[in-house]
Amino acid sequence: MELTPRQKQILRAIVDIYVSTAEPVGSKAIAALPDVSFSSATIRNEMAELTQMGLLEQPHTSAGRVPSPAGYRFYIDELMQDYRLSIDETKSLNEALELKSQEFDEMMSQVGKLVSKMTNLPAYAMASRQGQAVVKHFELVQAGPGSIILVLMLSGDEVKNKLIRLPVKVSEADLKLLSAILNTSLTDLSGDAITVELLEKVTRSAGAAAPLVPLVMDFTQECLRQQHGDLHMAGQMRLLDQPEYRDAAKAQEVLETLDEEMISNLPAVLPKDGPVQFLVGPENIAKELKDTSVVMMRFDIGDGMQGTVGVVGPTRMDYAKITAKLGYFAENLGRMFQKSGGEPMPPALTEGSGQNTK
Amino acid sequence: MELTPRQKQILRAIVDIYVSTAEPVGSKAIAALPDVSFSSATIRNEMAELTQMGLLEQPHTSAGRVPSPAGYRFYIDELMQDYRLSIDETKSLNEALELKSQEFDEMMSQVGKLVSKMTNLPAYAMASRQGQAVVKHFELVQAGPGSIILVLMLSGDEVKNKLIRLPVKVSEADLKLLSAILNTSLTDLSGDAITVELLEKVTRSAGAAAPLVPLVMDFTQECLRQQHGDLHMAGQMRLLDQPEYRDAAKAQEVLETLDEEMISNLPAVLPKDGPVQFLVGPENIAKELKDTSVVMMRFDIGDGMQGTVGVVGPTRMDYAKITAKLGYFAENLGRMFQKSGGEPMPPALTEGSGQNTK
DNA sequence: CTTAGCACTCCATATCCCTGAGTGCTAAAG
DNA sequence: CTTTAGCACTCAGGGATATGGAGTGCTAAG
Repeated sequence: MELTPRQKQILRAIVDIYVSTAEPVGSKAIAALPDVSFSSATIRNEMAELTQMGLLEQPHTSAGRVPSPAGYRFYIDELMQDYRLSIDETKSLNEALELKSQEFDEMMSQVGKLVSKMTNLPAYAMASRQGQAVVKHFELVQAGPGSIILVLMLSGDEVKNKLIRLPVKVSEADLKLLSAILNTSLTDLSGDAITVELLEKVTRSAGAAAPLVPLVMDFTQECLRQQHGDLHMAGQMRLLDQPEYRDAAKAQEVLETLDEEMISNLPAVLPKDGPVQFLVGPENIAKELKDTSVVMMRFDIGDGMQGTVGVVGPTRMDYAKITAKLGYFAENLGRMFQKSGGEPMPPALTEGSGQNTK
Repeated sequence: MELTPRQKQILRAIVDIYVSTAEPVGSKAIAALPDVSFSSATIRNEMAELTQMGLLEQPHTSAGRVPSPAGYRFYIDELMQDYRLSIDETKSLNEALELKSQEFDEMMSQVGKLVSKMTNLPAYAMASRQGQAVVKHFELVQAGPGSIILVLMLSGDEVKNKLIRLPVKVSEADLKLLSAILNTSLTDLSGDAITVELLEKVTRSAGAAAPLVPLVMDFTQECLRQQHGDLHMAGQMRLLDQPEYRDAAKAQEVLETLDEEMISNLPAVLPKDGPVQFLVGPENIAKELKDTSVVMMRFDIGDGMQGTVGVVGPTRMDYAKITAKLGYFAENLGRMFQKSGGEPMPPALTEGSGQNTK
């Protein structure tokens, strides 16, 4: 798609104006801009052409123009200029960036809230493992007469635990033995590397504790498999601030879809090429989100983990500003996690976290 | 407040009708009810009286009547009849009651979602300890060159963990020693019972690991202190289904207040007298919630833990039905937790859960 | 004490009109 | 050939005005 410089200028102006006013943009409004030196008639001609090309749309004949999804896409890919955060903005971002919690999962959830607050849009945060996790250490602790707690320490200082009911009577000594065997044979192995043969060998040498092996390993494999932590969504109701969602029914549809689709589909659309990714309107999988856009950005947590934060809003969102803010977060979040951890701490993927269940 | 039987009948009818129609109720509508044998004029007289008493309100002169907050309160306290869940309702409740997760925190969050879905209103779930928690077992595990992971097993099979940076070099043997000392001296003690003198004694005998003691105990005390788990809120946008919140601005105000106030104030208003508690409109602390009601119900998790589920909606909510549904949940949730745990598992209060930080 | 009847109130809805912003096209000017 | 001024036309949105209907309170009769 080839645009003349003037057409680009006009398209950019329309997006910029529309983004902040939410009103269709007329030719006059553009002609009035300081760095526009041609008349509204000329602009009308150009706008007609841009409409022809599918970059603009017209709500109705006598209204101004609005960017089409393709228009936004073009804007994002080629026209968007780096937004410079103002001093004020930077300041409040910095203030917000003090994470209060010390617990990883909670921190992620705070990140979601924070991003939502700073963008005034619904936002989410999620952690993912970057590579394969391995068990660093197994620990079996007697919890009560008929139960033990299995504690797994994974690479990246992740800790998972689970309460296990003993199917048979197992002595303290047997537990010690099993513990030792697990730690010698099965640490530092990825889930796939733990083969059936290996497990058989372990089971054979486990003696009286043998019935425990499958219970332990089921949980272990589950922990190793889990690539993504919980998705922490926040500030959904901020969507209602947007004029396009002043109608509660509309907002509700979108929010409901978010709740359902997002959570399941999100890992599939995580930014791949670059650190940032845009899903503009109809580029979303769910048709209910055809007027909704998502901007997501990766950030580094360290220790083989990465995070993703994202913002959800109407197609008419300020991509430049949002991107700038997310970028700022991405740059600084890593440090935050670092700071409160002394060194980067691994994330969410909490399995038996805090509680043990089944 | 003394009402004649007829007045009670009328008040109940008004609440019942208004709850389901959201339209002011006129005298005719009541006269048309099958078990009403007096005329609309009589009803008008009674309504005038009830209005006098502050139990009813009139949106404007030529409209029907609407229950006042006091009217709802009276209804709840004296008029409400047990709502019998229909077969269909019971069936879908049962289907929903299959909790999928095995992780405690996640289960609580699922409970919130579930209750929200079944009532079609925003809902929350929270776990609380019933008594004082104590440490059952301390475990110190080497995590890396300069760090260890502290694992606490608390009463109720709660497990917490935290990564600790070592301020000094500590040998494996020293760790073992400290571990042994902690387990002999500080287990089965409530937070208050762990006195300064006791700690001094422990520190003195800890040898090279002495600098670790405060780090360990800070975290321990924090875990012991925590009485309430995370508040899991869900389905906020379902509030938009209610006609009184068709205006997005109004809905937003309420949802925002919920997010802020709720979370901090909720523990203070947990049901005390009975298992169920109603906060009707202005009975809420926050003035933004003056047209919003909350119904909350306690349920049993076992193991010294209890849960609370609550539902948020307009004052005009179907208290009878909601109460019935919550009651059904309360009855069955305990069993659910049991079932998936083999025996009740302790809750949320995740501190170092899954991840270690700080 | 209850009820039929009636005058009155007032919200909700529909209708109409009108204004103003914006367009596309044409024709003249550069 | 491109730009611009001018003009007729379109249409959404807002305000004013009617109209219908539901509901009330009061009075007077049963």
